[in-house]
Amino acid sequence: MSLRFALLAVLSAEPMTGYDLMRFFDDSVAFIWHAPHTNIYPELRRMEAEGLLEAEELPRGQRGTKRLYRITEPGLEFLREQTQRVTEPTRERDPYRLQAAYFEWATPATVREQLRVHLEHFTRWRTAWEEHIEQLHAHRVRLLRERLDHAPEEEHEAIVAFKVFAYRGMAERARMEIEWARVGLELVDRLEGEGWHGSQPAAGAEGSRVGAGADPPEG
Amino acid sequence: MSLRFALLAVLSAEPMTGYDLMRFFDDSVAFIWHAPHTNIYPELRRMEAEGLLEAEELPRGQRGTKRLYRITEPGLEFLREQTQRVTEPTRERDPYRLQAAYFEWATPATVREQLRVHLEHFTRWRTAWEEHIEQLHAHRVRLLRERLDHAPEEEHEAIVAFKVFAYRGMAERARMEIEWARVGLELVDRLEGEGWHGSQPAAGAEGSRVGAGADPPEG
DNA sequence: TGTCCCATGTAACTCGTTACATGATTGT
DNA sequence: ACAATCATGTAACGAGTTACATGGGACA
Repeated sequence: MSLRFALLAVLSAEPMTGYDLMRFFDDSVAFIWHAPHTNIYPELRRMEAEGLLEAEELPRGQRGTKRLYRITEPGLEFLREQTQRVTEPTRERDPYRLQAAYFEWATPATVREQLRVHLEHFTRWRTAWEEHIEQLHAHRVRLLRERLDHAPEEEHEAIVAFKVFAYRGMAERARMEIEWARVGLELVDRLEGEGWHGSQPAAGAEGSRVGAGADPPEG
Repeated sequence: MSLRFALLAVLSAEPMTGYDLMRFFDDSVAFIWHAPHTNIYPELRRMEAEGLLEAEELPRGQRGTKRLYRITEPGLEFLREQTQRVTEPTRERDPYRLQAAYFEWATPATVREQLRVHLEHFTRWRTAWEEHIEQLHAHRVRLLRERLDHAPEEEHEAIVAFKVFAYRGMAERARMEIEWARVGLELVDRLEGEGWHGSQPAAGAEGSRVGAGADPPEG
């Protein structure tokens, strides 16, 4: 339901074509919810069939066409209903930590490289999220202005504040990931200094390190 | 691949039945990777078919049977290969922040309830993860001891350290989520004090608050 | 006899990823 | 002519959720 929610949320500010939405979700601007176009186009069709959207076929040049999607009253109803529903957090399923729990099977070089990639990824995104927060405060986000124009004055503060709150969460998450990766890099340095040599078979019996694994999602 | 990795990682310490694994991943002990039994049993069969596992059919009482799964050399190879592969972090897709970005459509009561649930969830799990870290340090985790027994002495420190590192990440993530929810609760208090009244229709034109949405995954 | 735990599955569905594909328009 | 960008899809697969289903063993 999240893609559906995200699409309707965008369209509630302004009608758009599938392509416009694709650039929102598929490109670098997918700040909170990424989705590829192959996901978006079919979902738009489904929502249209269910009456949450209506489409207007527009000409492009001589032969081309494009479809401009507009949210409907049932679509708005869906949005309100969805926002009003309290959902349980989902059970943990964390691929980064899962991999890290078994890092002793990798070489120090691989572990460093993985952590470096992690660090870079979240460093880049942290900047993006923090810049976006600035943009929100300054009302320099087009869709935000669009919304504010249609909302009563006394709601403006809440509208901006919740968006800032959400992006603040993204930025904090990034901060945590960056710190985690740094600790990991220090750990590798320390372990290597103390003689850990990664996946070099150094085991006793078979020579192929059967039991040299790690503890799993265990309690 | 993550479920496969997680299952093989557990089985690399000790042979287990599907039921044993289910309790690992389906129950409260699923600390890093949750999976229901309906996911686990078919995956075990597939891995067996692919030669990553071998199963031993054991009797249970008069008529019952159970299958004890044991990792094979190709299974170990898969684990090593997987750990040795550096993977790009995936693009963001954060349902909590997505919902929060549009909290102005909900009533203050709903927002509070959602944040309270969030807070409680991560408070509970944070405790679990931190307790698990203690258990790891004290070598009071059965599967960890199993592993250490089969690993050369000089790897023991790394094995424990990476597990602690992973669970520390889980705990830090929880800390961040708790803090985020607290900030959110304060925000609701403040906004309500200043006259935000949630989804009460207070709009100008149609009376059904068409444009009173929020900014999306935008750049 | 009943209840709880052990033990194992199938089926339908939703959600998301990757690969494959096509064609028009705009500007150089 | 060519490249970049606009614009839209299908198909196959992989991953995860929910519902449905079955039966044995241990113990009171």
